[in-house]
Amino acid sequence: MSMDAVFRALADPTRRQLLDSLHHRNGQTLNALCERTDMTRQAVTKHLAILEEANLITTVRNGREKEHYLNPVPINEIAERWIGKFERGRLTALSDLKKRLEREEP
Amino acid sequence: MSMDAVFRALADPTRRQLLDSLHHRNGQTLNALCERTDMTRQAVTKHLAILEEANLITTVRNGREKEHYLNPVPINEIAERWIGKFERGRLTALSDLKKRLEREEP
DNA sequence: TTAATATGCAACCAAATGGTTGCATGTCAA
DNA sequence: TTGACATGCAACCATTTGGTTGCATATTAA
Repeated sequence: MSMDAVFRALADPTRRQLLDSLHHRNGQTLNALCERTDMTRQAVTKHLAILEEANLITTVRNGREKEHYLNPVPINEIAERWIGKFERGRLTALSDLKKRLEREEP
Repeated sequence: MSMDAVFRALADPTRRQLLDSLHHRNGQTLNALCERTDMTRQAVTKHLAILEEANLITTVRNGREKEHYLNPVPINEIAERWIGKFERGRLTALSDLKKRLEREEP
């Protein structure tokens, strides 16, 4: 559950699209997720493994099928612990930059 | 200002550390940023270029120095447009999973 | 003017990444 | 039981990535 794994998992557009797909319909199987993409099943498997390692999805084995469920907790943690910090500094950072630019171009 | 560039820029721990450093002290020069790391100046230059392309930092040339300023706007956009979507679904997703698990293990 | 300083550019390299193909395993249904 | 279906595993490949070294350019200060 390292934050780095979450960031790296989110870096790939295909993986974000997989999360989107699960957000649209939770609990999809591997084959169902493959139908919404143009790559091979094995490629999707690898992406899902990375998402699962980052704890962004949880899987439930159901017979010969494997269902994939979104886990929004890591995204929430990033939002709170990391993004919040930069959002808080937003106004001051912008005003700093403005002041600096004004000083540079008098 | 594509969202993909922002996600990819945030994927690297060194680049997040650079953002942290700028969050701690805004407007640092390349050399100042280099002092807080163990890699070469050229490596840091590359990371800064990626951050700048993602619009996460803005630079101001000041003589022979170049100052780097945090731009929290893209992070804020990701938080609002992308993360918010998944946070909203948090409770329902978790309850979905719980129901599913209960069904699987009666 | 000259030397030191701050940054820029380009070639190069090893390792990670995203993808493929081929085959194996396990489960359901006829 | 047997065939079809869903997933798993492993080897392999091209490209991207993160890093280096070496040299070039521009600005400040003595």
